[in-house]
Amino acid sequence: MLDIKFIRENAELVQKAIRDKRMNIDLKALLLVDEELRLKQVEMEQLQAERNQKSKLIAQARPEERDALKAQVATLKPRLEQLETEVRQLTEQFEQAMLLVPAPARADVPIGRDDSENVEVKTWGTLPSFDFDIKDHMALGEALDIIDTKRGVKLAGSRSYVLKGYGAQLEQAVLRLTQDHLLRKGFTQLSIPVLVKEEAMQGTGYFPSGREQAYLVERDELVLVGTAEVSLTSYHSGEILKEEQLPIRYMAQSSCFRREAGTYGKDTAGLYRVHQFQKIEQVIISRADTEDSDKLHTELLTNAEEILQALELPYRVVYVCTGDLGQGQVRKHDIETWMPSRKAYSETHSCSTFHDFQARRLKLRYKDKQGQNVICYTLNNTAIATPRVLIPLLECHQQSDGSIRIPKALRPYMNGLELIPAPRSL
RNA sequence: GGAGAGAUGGCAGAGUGGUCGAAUGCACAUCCUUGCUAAGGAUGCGUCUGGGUAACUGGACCGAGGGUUCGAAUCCCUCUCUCUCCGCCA
Repeated sequence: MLDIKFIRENAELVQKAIRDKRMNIDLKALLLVDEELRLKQVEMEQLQAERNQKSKLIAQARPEERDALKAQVATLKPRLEQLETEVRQLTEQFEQAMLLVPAPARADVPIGRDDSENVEVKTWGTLPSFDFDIKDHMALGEALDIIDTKRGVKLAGSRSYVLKGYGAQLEQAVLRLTQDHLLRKGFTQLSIPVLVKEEAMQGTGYFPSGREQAYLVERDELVLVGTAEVSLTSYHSGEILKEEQLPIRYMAQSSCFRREAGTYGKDTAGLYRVHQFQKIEQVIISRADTEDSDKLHTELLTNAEEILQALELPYRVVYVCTGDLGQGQVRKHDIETWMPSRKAYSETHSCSTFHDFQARRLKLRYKDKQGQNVICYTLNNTAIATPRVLIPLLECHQQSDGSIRIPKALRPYMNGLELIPAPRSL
């Protein structure tokens, strides 16, 4: 959420953000509501002041004078009640509209329609070349009996899967490597709820606009998170932190749930787009300082890159254009890892800077050295998401006989295993 | 699932219709005093928000929402959460 004062003073900039992010929001209507609300509020408060003042007189008055005074105050009531109702309605309208206003992107973010206009800023590693016909991760997974989508679908419907044997071990290995990496970097690990209140979804910016993407547990008014970011960023909501505490680095592993509404027919095969997956997320809560925030953004990005490097997976980093930016995101870098079967780099990580957009919604603040309460800045990035990362891992490290080489860094987490052995049938 | 108790400022804890944004203690901040392993004193110290260059000043907030009243932390209704005991389950 933006500061209404900022919106009033920078209406053109916000209008541009709406355009650049390809959103459909009536900013003028919001500003009109804001203006009317303030007018009514002033009138209401003046009446309240009068009432409060006169009510105090009643308390001091002699008993025989009281009735006359009461009658006098009572005349204020109809107008006051009317105003209170109007203010309540306008406030609700105002708040709903405010939740939809996007944060303007940083000035250097490329303007663009969608992910096709993201700008490559870096590549790492050499693309693997094979002197045999490669298999995709599904063919490999089936042959090795480590990915079972058939029974996954039987159990849980489309976009479901089961990892089995070495497949499940590989997933755990990747997660544990990542966990250790972040712990070494000074992150505090949290084990968090994945079933959360709507407030947390709204606070992090996933609601109301992304509601269709979430699984709702309606009977209990809870929501399954699509990422641990929701719980981590909301963890200190409503609190006033001390400036010395910042920045706070948190990480958590969680199951993530996404309905993938609107993606019917897209990436249906394989492990790329699934309803439930595991992810380790990094979140940083920082001071309201753009320079700090930029440094931390780089830090988050670097952590993720180091993990991919340990996994010996070629990747590139793209600077995400305005049209592919989320409502609250000020800037975002995606890391796309090379997926041989797709003959393309595909998104595996997403590193976002929010400035105070989430923190304002979450009432997440700190007291600065002057004793002022300041809204924090927040950032986050994927550290690893599986099973998606298993796609490049299996495909890039496949051998001609159908076996899979385990990258060195992963072997300690696979009980020293160097190779997922080729299936006997080959 | 059953029975009961409760929710007040960073914490503890008073307040049951008016002068209460809220006693008191602790914590914290600044200053003073004293000097030795710590004490004493003074002042300040919640959040959001409107107006004003400022001094200052209006409004709201005592778990949340609604109601009664000239006036609500205090009375009434609904909800949420916490704690204790019993039951059930992991």
